[in-house]
Amino acid sequence: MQFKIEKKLKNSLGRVGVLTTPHGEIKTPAFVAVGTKATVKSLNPEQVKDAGVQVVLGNTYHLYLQPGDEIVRDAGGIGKFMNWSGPTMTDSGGFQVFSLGVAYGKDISKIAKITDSSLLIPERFDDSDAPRLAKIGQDGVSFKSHLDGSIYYITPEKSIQIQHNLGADIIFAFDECTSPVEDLKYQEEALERTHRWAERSLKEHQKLLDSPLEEYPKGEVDEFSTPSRKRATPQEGNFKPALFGIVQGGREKSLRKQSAKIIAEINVDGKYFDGFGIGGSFAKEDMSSAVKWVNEILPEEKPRHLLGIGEPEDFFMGIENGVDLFDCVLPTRLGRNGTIYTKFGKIIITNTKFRNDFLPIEKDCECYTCKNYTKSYIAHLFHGKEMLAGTLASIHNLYFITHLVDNIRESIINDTFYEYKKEFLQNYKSR
RNA sequence: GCGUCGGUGGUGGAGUGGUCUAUCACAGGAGACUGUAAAUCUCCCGCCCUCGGGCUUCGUAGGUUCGAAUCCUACCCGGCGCA
Repeated sequence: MQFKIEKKLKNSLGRVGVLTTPHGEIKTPAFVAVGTKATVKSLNPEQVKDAGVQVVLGNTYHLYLQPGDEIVRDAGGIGKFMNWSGPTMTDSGGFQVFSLGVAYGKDISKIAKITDSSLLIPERFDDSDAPRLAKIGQDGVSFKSHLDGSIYYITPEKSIQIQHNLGADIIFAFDECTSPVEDLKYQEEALERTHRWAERSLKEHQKLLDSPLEEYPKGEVDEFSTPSRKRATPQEGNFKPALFGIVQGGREKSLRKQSAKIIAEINVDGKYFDGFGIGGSFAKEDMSSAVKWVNEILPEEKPRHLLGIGEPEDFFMGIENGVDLFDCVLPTRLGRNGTIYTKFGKIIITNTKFRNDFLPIEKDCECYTCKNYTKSYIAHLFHGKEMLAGTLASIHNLYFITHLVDNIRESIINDTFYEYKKEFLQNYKSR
């Protein structure tokens, strides 16, 4: 993997670049489509590509449970398995530590509302008895499968082994995404754990890269790993995934900066992370400062991925503050649930007023959905619970988001970033 | 015509003397969703409302009762059976 910065946004951390992977180039900043279970929900790869997507992100936890990382490996890696010829990434399962752990069954998610009363509780209330599917252990996390209840223990080493089997171009260190509900003491404790796990992830990664391609080093697999005969089969040989470390630290400036420094400096025999993820569950108001603190410290020449973000306004914020990659479930999840992006804000297509609206979602949008279907028809598909509804809405939403990020990229190249930002946000928030 | 069963909110269908504006589902309305436990979830869904409550409802009209969607009578409507 190689990253080249082509242009910088003046007086900011922003930049335009090209990330070269074994499966092609990614022009950054870029939006990464989420394909958790080796599919971008409701879309085939051709539709994903036509929506402007350059790279797809799968998930370690989900693919480990189903169909199993060895099957993906034997299929030729995640890209070949899902018939996606472009670049791929896999997330480490660190987010599931959060979403299936403290956030399980609760109204806590990636973005916390500042009005959450829980955030005002000063001390960490003990709810360790609350039902959850992920529990943090000594050196890893035990997961209770949401599919069948079976128990799995995932360590940083295990996550990396799985990801090598999944065979994406870019993989992530195993981390702990913390809840903003946690107090400072817990954030510190979790951060230290994430740093330890980062080092172990990198170490395992290097070990796998250095080991003979055909089999795992005998006797050195940990008790939780599945010893296998061969490594991920690269689609075109020369399989060398890049590993990104993940910065955490909650909403604390000191922790964020400390984390950025430590993650940037972690190395195993002089080998560092190839890029960085910025993780965590934020209050929206805290996000830009957190990103800025971190990116001021991370080495400029390596790519940075803001994990799980975001909404249209988040891209301007992130890119201005030095983020190169974003991924988010929103375009596809919102699409499937009937919410559609437009440059004048989101609309809920099932609303009564669209039942007889015979215009496309956006008259000047070049996506397949807008070129061929009316709001009335899409509303009809949703009301009728037809599968095509989620597909058409996802196509538009993905197109909208990828092109928004592309436009921001162009605006940096053309030195019109701030004008474009102002114009877009004015329209987007006008409704 | 006689007999019989039944008529409940937009629909289907519970309820068969008080806890009934009436379970539940569907339809309808609005909203949420940020490294996907998610084609999911939440709320509303008689009228009025100062959101605490007020008022009117279970084919229609009477009646019994402290109290009726629930019991009685008549009528109207529908299904079925017999003429």
